[in-house]
Amino acid sequence: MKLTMNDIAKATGVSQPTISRILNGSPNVKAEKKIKVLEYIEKVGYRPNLIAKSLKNNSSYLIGLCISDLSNPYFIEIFENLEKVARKNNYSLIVHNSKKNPILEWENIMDFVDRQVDGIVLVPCSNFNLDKVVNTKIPLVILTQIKKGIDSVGVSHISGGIQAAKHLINLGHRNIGYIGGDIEADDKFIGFNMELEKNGIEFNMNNYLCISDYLYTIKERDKVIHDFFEKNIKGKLPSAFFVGNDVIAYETIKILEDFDLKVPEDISIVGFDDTLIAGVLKITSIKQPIEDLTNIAFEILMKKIKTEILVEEVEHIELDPILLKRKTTKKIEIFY
Amino acid sequence: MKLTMNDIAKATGVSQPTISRILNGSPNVKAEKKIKVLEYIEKVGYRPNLIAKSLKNNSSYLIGLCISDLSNPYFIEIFENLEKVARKNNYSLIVHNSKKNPILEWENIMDFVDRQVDGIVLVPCSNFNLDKVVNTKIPLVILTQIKKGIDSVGVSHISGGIQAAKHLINLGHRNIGYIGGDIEADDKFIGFNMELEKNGIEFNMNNYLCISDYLYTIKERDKVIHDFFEKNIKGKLPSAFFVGNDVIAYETIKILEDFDLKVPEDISIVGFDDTLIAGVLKITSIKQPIEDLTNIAFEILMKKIKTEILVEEVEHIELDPILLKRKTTKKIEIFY
DNA sequence: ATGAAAGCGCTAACAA
DNA sequence: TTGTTAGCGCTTTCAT
Repeated sequence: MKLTMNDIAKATGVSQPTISRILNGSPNVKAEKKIKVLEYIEKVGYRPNLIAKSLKNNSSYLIGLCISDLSNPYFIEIFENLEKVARKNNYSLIVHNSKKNPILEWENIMDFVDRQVDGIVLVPCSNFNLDKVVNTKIPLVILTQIKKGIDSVGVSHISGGIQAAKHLINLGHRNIGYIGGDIEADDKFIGFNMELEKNGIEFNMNNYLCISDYLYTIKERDKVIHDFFEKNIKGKLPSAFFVGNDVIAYETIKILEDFDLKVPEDISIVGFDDTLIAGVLKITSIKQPIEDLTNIAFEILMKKIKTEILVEEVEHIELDPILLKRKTTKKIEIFY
Repeated sequence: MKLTMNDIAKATGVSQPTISRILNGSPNVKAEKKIKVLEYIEKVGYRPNLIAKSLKNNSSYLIGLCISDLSNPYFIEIFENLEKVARKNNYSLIVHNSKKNPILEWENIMDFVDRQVDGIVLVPCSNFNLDKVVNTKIPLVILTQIKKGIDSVGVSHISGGIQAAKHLINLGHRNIGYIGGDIEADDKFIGFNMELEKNGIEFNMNNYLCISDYLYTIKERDKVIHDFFEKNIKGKLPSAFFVGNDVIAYETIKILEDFDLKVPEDISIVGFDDTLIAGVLKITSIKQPIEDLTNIAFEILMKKIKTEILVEEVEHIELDPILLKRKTTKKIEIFY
């Protein structure tokens, strides 16, 4: 059977609490005993039961991580970094996948509650469950999106949009399209359009393609993008596009090839997220500083876990993304 | 503070074990009491403490998943499927990343031990820790690789190699190169070469590029691939390549472009793994049946967890992969 | 410096 | 059908 502190105590002729003291580095243990016990523990390979420890200490050393979309490599990188910093701090991650499904998401959060996780990280969170999660009173951080009244760490999409526009304008582009989320709500577009206006350029709504998150499969997206260009190919196609994320940016590039349009020779493309795919495919993209993002999120979480008294002050950290110039954008001559 | 069974007991005037009975669906509870208690629990939102339950039951309802390479989308899909089937069975996953580093891997496994996980899934496992993991006596399954003496679920790389060769030979290719792991140890190559020989084709070692797993960064790999083609471009380049995984397949395609070689017009490429990237990039690839793989792995794990007596019989499940014809392979005319 | 005793929140054996 | 009691493996008083 599995060894317990009691077994070690009996075998070494010491009381069980003393074993606990030794393992937890209490200063009040005779060195001689300590050495003897530690040697024995080493020899038999005893390992303390973290479940029992958790119960007693009222702390599971577990962080619940709920990811809304595993096919987004950007979220995987977040997971990777979070796991790293968590481990460094003796925490482990219970990871769930919500598939952007609020019901599933809530089940995941309930699992976190049941398992007494010390903190929760949501990447990101649907608005349906926001209030309910806060109500669990478990230290919580939302990652990649800023949510009112909740500690959140994200990236300024407005700044990203501005940088994309600036870059393309600097390269001489004046007629620039946008492929991404709902224009009204999408900060990427808002920043992008702000910069356009600042330069006296009016955005042409014909050059906007709305790719909603609900268009899930690659096939569906391909069709929508294809139809968009088919419709617009006869008119005056923009010389550049700002695309809401790298995957769709790639799909766009591929579909443009079907129309014998080359990137960047004929059309420039700026992506968003700078996931691995952008690196591999050499797509000019807006990079989210993932490591900073996760480190800060973890820091906030730790602060909340460690502080007995609940701090009411909400942290909203918004980092600036960085434009990475690669091979899908190109200077153009302006023909007046 | 957090509610406990005791609180519920006091509030409803029932003994605490009866609350436990009700929650665990014991038949011996008066319906009236049951309803009253359940209503109260619903009202106050009480949730049983899984940590306490775990301690008492000697079962954490936790599976430890250790992934060796998170940048491999194929492994992410495994995680996704495993999480799904685990949740369906009331298990959650503690996920760690070993980065193919045996020391890190062992730390991860120790964390699983400390946390009393009910089972461990390794995707896959370095040979360094294999014996030690088995020694923990925790139910264990290795995924994506068959290991001697240990329950493992994987795919027949030999069959994959055969299928790749068959497909290319059927398309008329006779001079076929191989880019992948060490030829001596790589079943993909062995199957591939078997099929070649069966068709009277001798593999030309000049057309072999060894991309070891240790060549980690994209940049390093790019250089090696580039040099390979630079060296071989003058000679008689094969009309097709079988490439050990999709990511490297893509990189190869990209680098061939640098030499003005088009896929599949000039050179056909068959990848391996059929990860998302192959789908997006329309690479002909050997698909691993991920869902079957994970389901079977979980089943084996459950069987081992449920069976009190340790079954000595080792399961080695090897599924056949499936060739998916896409856009990177093409029939060629044979010039005699 | 160390042991005895209590208790974290549950489940299970036993009695009633 | 239900309550009493004990105990899972730890940590933490409280004595000594």
